[in-house]
This record gives sequence, C-alpha cells and structure tokens, in this order.
Amino acid sequence: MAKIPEKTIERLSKYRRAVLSYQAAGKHHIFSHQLASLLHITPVQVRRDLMLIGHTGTLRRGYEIKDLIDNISEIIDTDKGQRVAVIGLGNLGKAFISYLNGKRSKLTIVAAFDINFDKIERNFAGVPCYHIDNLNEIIKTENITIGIIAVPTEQATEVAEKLVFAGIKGILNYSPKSLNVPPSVFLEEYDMITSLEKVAYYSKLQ
Amino acid sequence: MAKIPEKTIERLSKYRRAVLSYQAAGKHHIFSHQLASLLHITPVQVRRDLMLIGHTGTLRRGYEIKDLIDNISEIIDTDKGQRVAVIGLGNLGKAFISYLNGKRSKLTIVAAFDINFDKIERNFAGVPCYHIDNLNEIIKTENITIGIIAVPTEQATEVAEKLVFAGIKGILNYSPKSLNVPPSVFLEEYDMITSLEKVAYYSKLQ
DNA sequence: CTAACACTGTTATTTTTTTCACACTGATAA
DNA sequence: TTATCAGTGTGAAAAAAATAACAGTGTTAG
Repeated sequence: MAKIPEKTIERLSKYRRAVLSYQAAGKHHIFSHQLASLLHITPVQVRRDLMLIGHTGTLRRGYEIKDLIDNISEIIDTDKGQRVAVIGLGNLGKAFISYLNGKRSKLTIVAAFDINFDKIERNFAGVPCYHIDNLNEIIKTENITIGIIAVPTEQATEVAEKLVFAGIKGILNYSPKSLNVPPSVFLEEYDMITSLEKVAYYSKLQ
Repeated sequence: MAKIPEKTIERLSKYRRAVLSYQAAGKHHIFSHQLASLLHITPVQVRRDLMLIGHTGTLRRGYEIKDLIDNISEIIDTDKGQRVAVIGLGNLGKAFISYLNGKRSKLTIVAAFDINFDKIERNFAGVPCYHIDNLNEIIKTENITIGIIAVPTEQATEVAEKLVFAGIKGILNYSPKSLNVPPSVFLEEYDMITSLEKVAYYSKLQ
C-alpha cells in the first residue's frame, strides 16, 4: 500500500470513533456523506481517505461498519497493542488518564511518573505512579513504547532525554518547549497556547 | 497586508514565546537560524513567515527582538485583549487555567463553568466558577469572546450551542466530538486520542 | 426492460504549504 | 579599496492536501 498521508492517519482515528458510535446505535452501514457530516468534512475527503487504505464500500449501501473498523484498526493498531506512560501527574496528565481509561483500545496507559513524592506509589484511576528516577527501569520492564510529556516546560527537555535514553518509540509532547529527539523517535507536539492564540486571532477577525 | 496562512499564525505564536525567552536571557537580536532551531524548523520558514507579516531584519544582526515581539503582537493580539471562559472544570479545564494563569498575555481566563455543584461559587486559581446555567448571562456581562470546551463528550454539543447563542466569537474544542457552529464563529478542535493514535501509528513503523 | 437515481472510486485540478535557489547587502578583513 | 562573508528577502519550484469532476454501477421505479 502506498504511503498514507499524515492528515489521513489523523482522520482515520476519527472515522473509527465516529463509526463505533454509529455501530453502538445499531447501524451496520454508513455512507461517506454521513461520516463526512459527523466530522464536518466533505464526502470526497472520506472516500479518498478510505480509498487510500484500500477500504471499499458497497454501492447503494455505503461502507460496512464492521469491516471499516477492522480495516482502520489494521492500519493504526498493532496486534498486541502498545503501552503508554504519562510523565507528569498534574492536571493535564490526570486529564489524559481519565480520558483514555475505560476506552477499549489497543493503547493502555500503564504508568505515570512524577517528582512530587505525594503522588508516588499511589494510583491515579488505576494507573500506578512512580518517581521519575525510575523511569528508565520501568519503561523497559513494562515494555512501554510511547511517552506523553505533561510536565512543566522547564522539565520537558530533561524528561525527553530520559525517554529517548530508555528507548521510547514515540513521544507526545504537551509542553510548549519544542523538543529535540533523534529521528528514530517519532515526535508529535501540541501547544495549547498556540491553539488559543490562533482562536484569538481568528476571533478578532470575525 | 496579504492574508496570512493559518500555519504561519500558529508559528507566530511560537516565535513570540521563543523570543520572549531569548529576551529574558538578555539578548536583543536573533537570527532566523536561531529561531528556527528553537522550533526545530528551517530558517527559510522563519524568514518567510516574518516576511509575510512585514517584519524586516537587519543585516548581520538578524531580527531585533523587541520589534519582533511588537510586530507579532500587533498581528495576533487585540489592543484591549480578549476574555476567555473555560467550560468544564475537570482536570483538563484546570490544566488549562493553571497553565495560562500567570503568563503575561492579552488573553485572560475570567470564568469557568461546570454542572458540578461542588465547584460552583468556588475559585480555581483565581478564576471564579459558575453554574453552566448562567453561561449566557456571564458571557455577556463579562464580555467573553472565546470559549474553551473541556467537558465530557456527551455535553459538548449542548455547550457549544449555548456558547454560540451567547454570541461567542471563537471556540477551542477539546472534546473528541466535532462541533457544528455557524461560520460566524471560529472553531478550532483538538482531539487528544487522535494525537495519541497518530503517535502510535508512527511509533510502530519506527 | 429501460431510465433514473444515488451512491462509490479515481483522475485531474486547485489550493496551500514548504523548500530551493539565489540575488542582495552591509560589515569585516586584508 | 576590494574581496569575502554571513546574513536577509523573495521569486520559483516542489510537495502535500483538499476539492472538483466525472465515469462506473448496482438498485429501484416505472
């Protein structure tokens, strides 16, 4: 299969959740225009994305939901799933954990790390919290491949280095400090302030 | 000035914070390659972005930081600033507030809303929390133009409708449910699960 | 049986974003 | 003075992403 564009990967994740809710409502098929309207994009976009992953619909009945979920899952999941750590158990880290927990998913948060001793050896929503000094060890023993950085800006660089050193495969960085990682590690960054300032910019134009 | 691309707006926000920290370190000038390396992008990208906003550097000395901050601020800020509300005072809402608070900024979070009565009439980090039933009223009296949606998925649609009805200008939506707003309201959406699944996808390829 | 219909799949086009390539320039060194 | 250097500014090209246009097709209505 040809290389799938980054934006398509993002939409696939959304398609899957959208059709899961459709499925939960008892539906078995969905048209591109229905899926499109759930995401507020165009039907062409949907069809193109599905074309790219080789999913083919049936005429007059649209896409079969079960198949579609399977196809998307085959692209974005791994067989045995991946294990995730959250570094920084402040509000943001907690938000992520409570939000992801309970969702059936191939991605499981299996550890949290913090420097605050109050939190160590405690659980948050079933996720054990360790001291950050044990990061290297736990990442390896728990076979964690993905790290979510939710620490204050000043500590982000150091945390990233530790994650890289521990052999992490991917990092999702929520600190506004852009990180420097070797190309062998996939890095995705999201900056809340940028989003807010963007909204502010376009709001003032409205 | 010609229309500024969306991606440029996002980077401007990052440039500004990057040079602020440079300025805090006592520097007065910065080269495009320095700014680029702070954000891990190319110097050309920086120069082009600054060209687009009409900021011009001085040869051999790069860009003057003070000027640059002023120029960027002129683009993305408004004179008197904008007032922001957070809807949903769970972990995510709190994360946003504690993160934005204390940052010198033209954007101020002046209200939080929740349905949980424990939280009502309380403050979180100096931000008063109201019951969501008062949203319409407070948005208007407090002159709030931007709303950040940090409520559980099921409530997102309803909250968005209330915000739109109250005359909000822009919405930053953190619920995974894509919202439907009139074109007069600017909408920016961010979906944590999508980001995580994206990292998962690229991590497995590594 | 035939025409109209309502979908999908895909090629072509357009738009947006990034990168390349290089002209230009003032400072500096010889 | 002149050559070199290290930067900026920008037209042109390339790459990525979105949109348009439309052919193809099974289903349905008559």
